[in-house]
Amino acid sequence: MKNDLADTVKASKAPAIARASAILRLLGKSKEPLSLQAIASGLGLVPSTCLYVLRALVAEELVAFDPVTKRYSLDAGILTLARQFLHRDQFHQLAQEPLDALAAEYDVTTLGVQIVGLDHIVALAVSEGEGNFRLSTRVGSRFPALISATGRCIAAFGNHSPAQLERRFAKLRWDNPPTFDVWMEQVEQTRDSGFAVDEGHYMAGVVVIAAPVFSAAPVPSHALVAIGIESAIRGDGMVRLGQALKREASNISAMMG
Amino acid sequence: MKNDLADTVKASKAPAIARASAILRLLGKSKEPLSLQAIASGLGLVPSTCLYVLRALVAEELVAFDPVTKRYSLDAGILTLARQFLHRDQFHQLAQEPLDALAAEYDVTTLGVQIVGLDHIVALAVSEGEGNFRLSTRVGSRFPALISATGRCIAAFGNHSPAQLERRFAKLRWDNPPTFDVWMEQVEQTRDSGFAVDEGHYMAGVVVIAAPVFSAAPVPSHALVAIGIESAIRGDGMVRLGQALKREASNISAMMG
DNA sequence: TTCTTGCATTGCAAATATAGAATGCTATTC
DNA sequence: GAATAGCATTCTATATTTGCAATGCAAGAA
Repeated sequence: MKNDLADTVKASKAPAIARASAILRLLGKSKEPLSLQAIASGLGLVPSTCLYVLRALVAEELVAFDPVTKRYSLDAGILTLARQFLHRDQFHQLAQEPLDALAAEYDVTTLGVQIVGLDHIVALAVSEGEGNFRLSTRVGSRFPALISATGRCIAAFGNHSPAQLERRFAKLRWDNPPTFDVWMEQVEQTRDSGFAVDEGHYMAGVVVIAAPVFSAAPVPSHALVAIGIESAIRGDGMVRLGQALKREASNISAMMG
Repeated sequence: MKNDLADTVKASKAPAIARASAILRLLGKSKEPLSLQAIASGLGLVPSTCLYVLRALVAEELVAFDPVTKRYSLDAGILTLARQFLHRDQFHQLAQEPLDALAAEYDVTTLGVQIVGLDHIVALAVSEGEGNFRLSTRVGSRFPALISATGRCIAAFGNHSPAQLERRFAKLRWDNPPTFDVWMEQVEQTRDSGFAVDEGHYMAGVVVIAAPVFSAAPVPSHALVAIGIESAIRGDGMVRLGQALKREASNISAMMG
């Protein structure tokens, strides 16, 4: 972690930004506001440099500073930027309505995610059904890219080498991990059917279904996902839901070209 | 604008951050992705410097770069930070439930806002009633500090000099602007009653009510706000709603000490 | 009280990001 | 198909920021 940041800083011609970003992420992860020293030592930065970066971030209202405790935390400026991002994001616009409709019809939680390479996915849109047992997530949540149903979509359509996949696959944490071979078979199935299913592997008792969205590039940029407890998504409904996701996903793909 | 940024950059010991932040805001405001040149000239930056900053932001996933059009736009990294901020923010946690309850009971849109000095306020929590005519806002929206009912709260409890207030007041845009004297009288009333009302001044046909929240400091840090069309908030209901807001606001104040 | 300790903060020399010009690339026009 | 124009990108000298050490400050212990 320390070395990661040091490398990024060295490689860049604007290292203050890598430091600033690392600080923002650290503050985001931390339960409580942090002192200058905690931030500097946590990131392997020199306190004085860290102080200057923090002051700049405070001036920009991205970081809040409590002068009495001398602690730093994230501030509301971040929110305003995030809202502008969502407001402009085409996928978010296109996905929200179909996600709401599917969530209502099948009584599941649906989400639209953005795929960030092989690294992770980010939820851009969420819709929660009205059922008794809701599975809850928030816009902005991050997950590892290859986990669960979305992971099988990325593996199936992402044009990554098996070696790369296996390396990433090894790092995942599942409730009931499939072997790599079983998983690769499921990836193959996903390629055929056009949607992916995870039955209790990622989270025990939870079914996840996902269909890829393509925008211009030949590899998927986003995905539509449905999440429900096993009892809510039974055999036949699962296929119907998967096909509905696939249909909506290709609609969106067409509109994003 | 150009000079503002130039000054901030000069004054700071980490100028890249002021530039980065300006770029993020510019991208946020822009309807479409922007070219390097558009960004550089829009902010009065040298293209090469701007390029390095942008590359750093892209590496941090705060900015997306389309290699075919060579355009830059905000990316999802912002969202993840924003979610972490909301997740940690005490006011957001405390306010959401009462806001939902009030929105349902009075059939209005309610919001919890953070007060950023005399400059502006940011919506941290929003709850929309179920009525036919919803007034809609989003978390992260910004408004001028002194406008509408919240403005009267800030003026009443913020301990700002009348001169400061008048200077800021002069810059506001209302549908039906009150004179400064009338407004100051309403501010006085707000000090007495503990909540503020704006009847159609800010937006014609819309009533806004607000009550201040205090956390540790003697000046308000946040506020609870209700917004509804005039026909929905009649004379008596208006006072009841104001008092309900005031009650919830002081509850939250007590829990934020 | 005075001393100590653990920070935040500042001063200064050295490494480094910056500004501006030069170059290279792409797409558009003739 | 060639030429041009409008960019993005790279290069390089210099003004700046960075990193470290020294200082200042505040809180707690003796």
